[in-house]
Amino acid sequence: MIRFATWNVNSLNARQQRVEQWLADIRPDIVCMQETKLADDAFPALAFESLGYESAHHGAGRWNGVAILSRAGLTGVTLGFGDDAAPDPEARLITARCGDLVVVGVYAPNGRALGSEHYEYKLRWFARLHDHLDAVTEPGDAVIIAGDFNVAPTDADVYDPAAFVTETHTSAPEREAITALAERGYTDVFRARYPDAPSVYSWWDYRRGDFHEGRGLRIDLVLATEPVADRVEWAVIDRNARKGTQPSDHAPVVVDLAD
DNA sequence: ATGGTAGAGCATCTA
Repeated sequence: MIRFATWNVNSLNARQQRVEQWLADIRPDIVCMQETKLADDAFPALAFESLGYESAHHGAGRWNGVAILSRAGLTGVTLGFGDDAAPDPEARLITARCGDLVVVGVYAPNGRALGSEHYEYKLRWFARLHDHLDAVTEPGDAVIIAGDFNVAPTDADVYDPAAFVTETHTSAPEREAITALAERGYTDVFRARYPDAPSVYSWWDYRRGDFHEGRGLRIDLVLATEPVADRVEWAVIDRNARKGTQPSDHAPVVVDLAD
């Protein structure tokens, strides 16, 4: 069995002790992390190595930053879109082979406001993600795209859809970026396993007591091609990791794959 | 009433 997980940690400096405790508790084999908020030379690769993980990190410090931890192999790392002619100005994408899996870790842009330049960047970023998949995968590959997509795929993934009509994360163009991945053969493995589960979220605003009031969004996704989706034995959003002192505003998504 | 909190880093920017 391979245990795969993704977690937006919202600063690894602030979260390292919690992350290490969580690794000890959950014992994932492969982890995609987002929002490390670290430069590459500040990434604690040795700390993760001492816990048995190889790692790769792509970050510029302060904001963004993505990483992959693996004790199932870690080769062929690509940082960003792998296009030197037009590098992404922000560190939001990392790709590697972990054993028989191609793992694509994503931290999609937030978008900030509908119609803003940041929103346009978000939509262009998803378009480039499709081009990236063409470049790094072949039909039939076992591929996982996982991370913080900053899009709630359907209204079932939103605590109050009406409240988001004027906000990002639920607009038709953003959702089309996810459905286009579905049309490419990528299954949302959590939703596939729990098609009717209501009020299951992965992110809650720190403000207003949103976590305790159940006001969240499901924006952290594990998308997988059929050879991976067919191996899913278990999937869960680890709400326990959102509790207690100094939590991230996101909960991890954990997926077990049969060998 | 356009609010609230957390993180980076030291004035605001980002989410």
